[in-house]
Amino acid sequence: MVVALVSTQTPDQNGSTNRIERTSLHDAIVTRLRDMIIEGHLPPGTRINEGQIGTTLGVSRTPLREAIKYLASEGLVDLVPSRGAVVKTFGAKEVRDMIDLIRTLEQFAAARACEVATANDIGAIRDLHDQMIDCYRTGDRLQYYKLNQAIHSGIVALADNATLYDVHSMLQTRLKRIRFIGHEGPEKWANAVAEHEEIIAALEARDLDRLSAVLGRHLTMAWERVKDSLPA
Amino acid sequence: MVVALVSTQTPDQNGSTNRIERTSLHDAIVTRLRDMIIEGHLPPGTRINEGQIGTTLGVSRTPLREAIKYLASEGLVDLVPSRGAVVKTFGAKEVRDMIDLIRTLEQFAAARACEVATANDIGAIRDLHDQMIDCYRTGDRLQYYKLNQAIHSGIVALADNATLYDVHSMLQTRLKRIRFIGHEGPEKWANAVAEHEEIIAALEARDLDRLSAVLGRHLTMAWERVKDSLPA
DNA sequence: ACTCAACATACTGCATACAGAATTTAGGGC
DNA sequence: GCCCTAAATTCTGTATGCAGTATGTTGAGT
Repeated sequence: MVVALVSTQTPDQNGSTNRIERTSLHDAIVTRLRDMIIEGHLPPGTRINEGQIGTTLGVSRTPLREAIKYLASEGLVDLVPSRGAVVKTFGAKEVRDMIDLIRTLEQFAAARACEVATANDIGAIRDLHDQMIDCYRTGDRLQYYKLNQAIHSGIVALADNATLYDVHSMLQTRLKRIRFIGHEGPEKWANAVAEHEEIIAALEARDLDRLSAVLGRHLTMAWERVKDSLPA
Repeated sequence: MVVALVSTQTPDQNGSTNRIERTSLHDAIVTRLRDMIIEGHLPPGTRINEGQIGTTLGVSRTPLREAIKYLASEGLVDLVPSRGAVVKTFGAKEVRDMIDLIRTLEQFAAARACEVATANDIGAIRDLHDQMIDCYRTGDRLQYYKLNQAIHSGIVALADNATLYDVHSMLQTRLKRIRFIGHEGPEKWANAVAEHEEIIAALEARDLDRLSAVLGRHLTMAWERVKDSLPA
């Protein structure tokens, strides 16, 4: 089986390779805006000023507004009638709820993955894990973080359920902003790495019970790491 | 606890009751378009002609396009560069995957509901159920169908997890179109009613194992009912 | 009759323009 | 000095217009 690591929102996963790179402006704006929110350039509660953002991005308000509507459906901004869009604020309970949901999704994905994943698929995850360990050793936090997410996404992708993958990605995206805050200290980081080691081992053994348990623990720890740095 | 039956996308659930009904055009168009897709007026694979739809709805292309982007993020349409939006086609596997995911979500919701729901909350579900039974007796299929959905949404709402509720609603919406197709015969209908009876009983007893099992069976049956009327 | 090319048409993508609501600011009364 | 009111400004919501791309059609060539 070939794992589809791309979301259904980027549909030409196997399009002819010589296709002209036709980056639609829509996607570009959506990505930029999302990044601005995730990276905190647009803090929670901020009203999005279409004129200002539009000029900084160098586009007119029309495609910008379309992108905002897209992000509204994604749950990153709220649409307030006659007052535009405001960056959504996540309180402690909402973050906790999202993590609970992610746990459910990952455990479901793990169950399917243990059934349908090929040795190759699992090997690919192992590769990501090994790279991540390297980053841990060298202290490259950013790259570590990205590989970390890729591994979780990869496990979900193993379940071969596109909708599951999309929903999981959406939730992961919403939490990116939060996780940026949670600067864990070295001891917690070491714990996280140990958990990841166990995740990979359980996956390679296709030991669903162990995999499910450690995934659950891993997400509980993620909650512990961020919960104190949250507003309400 | 007060069950929030509204999605976060309609934020003023407890706003002052004398608030002017300010139906934003955006929401109106989104709802209309969604209904047109669900009810089959825009069959899967159809290209959405902005000019035509715009004139029929009596609005200009600008807010219409914004609504289309919103639905694209919801997963009801695909965005094809330079060719606009096409109504998404769901094959058999995708529908099956979605039902698998809904099962996972409902079982998770059930677990939380058994913990946190009040007797009142459960009583409200029971009321919906009784109404639904009436519709079954009188043969009112449409109302039966609506109450059926309301019960499932209600159980998810009991879990008191807004994100969970939103995701579940989104998936339920995507499948509405499919379920319209699946005209079950009287014997299957009777089975579905019996399952619902058991769901309510298990919920009132807060018997998670039984509730989880019957919810799972219920969704498997839902799949059996629709699977033969699907394209690929 | 079929194929391919050039043209005509239709539609999307984006920018601009205008109307109305919301917010800010200035001014007057207490 | 503070608060309330009213003008002014800013910003959103919607329509329209224009350019570029895709699609459909016609006609010539084989």
